[in-house]
Amino acid sequence: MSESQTAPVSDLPRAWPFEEARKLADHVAQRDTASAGGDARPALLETGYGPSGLPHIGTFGEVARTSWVRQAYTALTGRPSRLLAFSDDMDALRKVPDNVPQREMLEKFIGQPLSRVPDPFGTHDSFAAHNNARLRAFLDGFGFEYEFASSTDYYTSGRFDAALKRVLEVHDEILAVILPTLGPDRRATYSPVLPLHPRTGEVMQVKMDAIDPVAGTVRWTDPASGEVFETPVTGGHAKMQWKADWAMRWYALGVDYEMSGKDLIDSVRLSGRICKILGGTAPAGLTYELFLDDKGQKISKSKGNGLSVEEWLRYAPPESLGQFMFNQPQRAKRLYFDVIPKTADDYLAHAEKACTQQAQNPTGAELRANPAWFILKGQVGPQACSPVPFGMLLNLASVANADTPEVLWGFIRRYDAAVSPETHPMLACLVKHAVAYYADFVRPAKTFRAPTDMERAALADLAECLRGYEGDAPDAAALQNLVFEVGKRHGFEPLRAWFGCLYEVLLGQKEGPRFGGFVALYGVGETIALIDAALLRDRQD
RNA sequence: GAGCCGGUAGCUCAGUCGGUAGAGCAUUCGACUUUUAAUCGAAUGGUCGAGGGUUCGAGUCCCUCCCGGCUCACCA
Repeated sequence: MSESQTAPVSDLPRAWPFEEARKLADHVAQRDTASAGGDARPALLETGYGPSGLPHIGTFGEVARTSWVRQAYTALTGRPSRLLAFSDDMDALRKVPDNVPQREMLEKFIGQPLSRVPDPFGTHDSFAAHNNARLRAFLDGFGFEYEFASSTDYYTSGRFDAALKRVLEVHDEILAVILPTLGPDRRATYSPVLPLHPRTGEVMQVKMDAIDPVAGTVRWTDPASGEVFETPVTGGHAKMQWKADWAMRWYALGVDYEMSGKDLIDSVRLSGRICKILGGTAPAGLTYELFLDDKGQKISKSKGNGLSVEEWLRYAPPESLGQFMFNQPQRAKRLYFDVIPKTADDYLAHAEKACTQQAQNPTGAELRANPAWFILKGQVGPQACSPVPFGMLLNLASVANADTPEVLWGFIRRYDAAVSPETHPMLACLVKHAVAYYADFVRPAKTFRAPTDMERAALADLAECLRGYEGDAPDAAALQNLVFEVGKRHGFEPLRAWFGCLYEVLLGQKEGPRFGGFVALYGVGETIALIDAALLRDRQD
């Protein structure tokens, strides 16, 4: 019944999400046939999130990639599926993050479940609720389709109760699997079940004195007081420790697919074994590589190296970030500012091609192997394309010293009068980003030469002439003549040296646009300010 | 110690079912021009880390090795 036996391999689009969708389809088929009465639940894909911090670029990557597997699964099988974004908000607060207010208040709640820690921002019922809301807003901003799940809700509502009792039944087997992987000191206190302290609410990391699978309780001793407690594992009175928690969740919910970073390879293996002990089947999944910063170091939230989602989106549209995540998930990639332009143009090339492929065969393998088909969630079309590549816009911004989108648009219109922000929304978006990228990365790297005495006099003269010009409607040809006249008047020989001076002193580059046209678009007053600043800057040196 | 990934042009990288090695940038030359420029054309540049195997044919598949990077082994 497996699709892999019926569908010819050559029809499978050659894109990694389809390879993954195949694995997922096989997994679903297997659990359906393995179950006595059949198991026709929708395919369940899960992504995990730890709400001790804010969502970051890795969170985006995992949800985006999982969504693409889901999209491929739908295209491949036509069968229903769900994507569960699971927040482990019952996890204990281990240390106070350094980017939040009220840190001394939070200090008192170390060891408490995140869902019981007050919100330091004061906007939600708990710290976890705050971060969960941030996660949802973040995911919604990208238009992801998902169901949100709170670990605390699942535990307290009893949705995990049956699975938790099952854990007690096979408790010793689970221990036997986990203990050999731990160091001797950790082994002494390890328990897969973590009861919550009935009075303090703290997540207790102590050895269990006794397990009662029939009553569904554990007995343990409070190391602080010596007091002995008998705690039910059900109803949110206890939670599971990390790897066992993952396994229990896979088992309880019947997760069919979950991807994870390569740092979790051992955890996936171990959780899979525990899941099997419980009587379930570990989900299918993909191990992705981690991102590196500009120096090839692993990106971590605490170090703050690499690049945040916000930073990327300042310099390029979200589709380009999707393109980055789509490319070779199993390969380590540098995630830094300088990859943005190339990635953006990669996306644009794919989006362009997708339009053609859509027209030729809207359900063909070629279109479905196109990254843009995934990134655009199947909504391929000219609105997602741009007639001008991003790299060209950056060049243009640099040449024209474009510090506002309007300047850039002036040049673009001269290039093609039919193009406007209204007719080409993607281009409008790219223009804004190109200006930002230029301002932050290109312009600071420019070197502005100091003018010679002769040039200084000519520049002052030009500024004076422009002041006289102010008020009139800017005319490129008249301004060009004016610039030309000033150059001749000051005896530049050849005259091209005068223009070279303008570019090197005012724009910090060897070449530039036709200067009259530049002044008309850039603004007469703005150009005067540019000259004044250059003369002043030189005087201070 | 265990595991993952990589090594292709000066740089960053792509290379689909095994079929004459590609792109961008950089460099050089040319076209366009009141001076310059978004652009276009061309040239230069490779022992595909090394060795062996399979094959009519290997950057691509298999094995061994070398080099580099990362991850895990405390927590999640």
